[in-house]
Amino acid sequence: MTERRTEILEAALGLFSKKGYHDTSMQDLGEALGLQRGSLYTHIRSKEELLLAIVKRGAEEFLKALLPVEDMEAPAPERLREAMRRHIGVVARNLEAATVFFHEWRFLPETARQDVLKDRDRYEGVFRSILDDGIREGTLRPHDTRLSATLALSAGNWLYQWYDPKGRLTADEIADRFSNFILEGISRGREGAA
Amino acid sequence: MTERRTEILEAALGLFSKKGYHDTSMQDLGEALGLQRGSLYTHIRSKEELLLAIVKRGAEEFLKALLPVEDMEAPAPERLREAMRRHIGVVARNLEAATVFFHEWRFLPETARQDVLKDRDRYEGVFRSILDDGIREGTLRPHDTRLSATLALSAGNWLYQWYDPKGRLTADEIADRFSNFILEGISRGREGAA
DNA sequence: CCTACCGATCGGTAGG
DNA sequence: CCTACCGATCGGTAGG
Repeated sequence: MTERRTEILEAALGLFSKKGYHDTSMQDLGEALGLQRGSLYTHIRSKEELLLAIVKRGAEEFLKALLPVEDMEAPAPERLREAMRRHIGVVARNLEAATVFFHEWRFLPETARQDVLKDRDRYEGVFRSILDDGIREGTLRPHDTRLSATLALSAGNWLYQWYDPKGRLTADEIADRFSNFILEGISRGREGAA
Repeated sequence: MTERRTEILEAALGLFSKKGYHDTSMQDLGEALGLQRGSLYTHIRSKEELLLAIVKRGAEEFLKALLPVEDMEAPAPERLREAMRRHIGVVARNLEAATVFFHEWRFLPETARQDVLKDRDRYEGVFRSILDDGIREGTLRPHDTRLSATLALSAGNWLYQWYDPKGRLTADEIADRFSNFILEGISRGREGAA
């Protein structure tokens, strides 16, 4: 990967996240880099290839951050907290990539789309296995872990729509509070107990 | 609103949600209706106007469904459950509109964008006031209601990415389970109690 | 609702 | 001969 190619990918990431993939022209991208549109093709094959590279890198970031939690030796609640921190950390540190990832993955060519879906399933699987472990070890009450995993992921994913790096809470604080809500609930009284 | 205009809006909704706003051409839209591209402009002013109409209608649907819960006389946990049912119901019954709404509202002209943001704040406010009421009346434990409202809304919003009308759970069932998780938590033991 | 067309711009490629 | 880039233009399509 040449330096120029890296620059192009970074610029494309910024434009795709701000304007959307389809409304970003190669003209826009060239202007952002001080190049003529045609000159971009020395370094890339097509506009679609750029999207593909960005989305793939996004999927890798997510998995790379989460997978270590799978092997963590700790009670499930603690592992869930750690998974939430990592997941939300990736979104918060890569808001532009998250936006492109969540909005544009559907438009990838079929094989790449399938790859993304597989990664997504793998990712959800890590969350679900943590929660299933918790039920087995007795730290979590029996419940529909498909849906609690979805709740945890929804909270983290949706962050891309509202998180402000200069906001009142850090990404870790947000992750911890979400974890608290999901683990302990917000009700007063005995309902939270088994 | 003429019948033709309604047909155009419905077709646009379908195309915008499937291909995205910017990748949908007026040619696509004409073909979907068996019209020439130029003929559409007898009924609409611009492509952007179509987006505006779709997003505005989406915002109205959401508010219309939720506002009655504001005046409901019931304990906060019950009102939260009802709010979740309604919110998730709107998303589940309008998946295409939700997709367009969440992806494309950022691209509206500034005044319309501001209107959407105001509606969104109003909407979040309803959730937050329910939760604040709960703390005041003692049914919910004191906590950061800005963030618990965000958790509830995140779960409902993200539904547009994965909900399958033919899936194993109905929208109401999903809403109830999410409500359970948020209210009671998933931990076993005493953590859920005050 | 159509045909015909506008100024401009699309993604991608040519030769040098 | 290379990498990096140019001005110009390809065939088609954009919104109007």
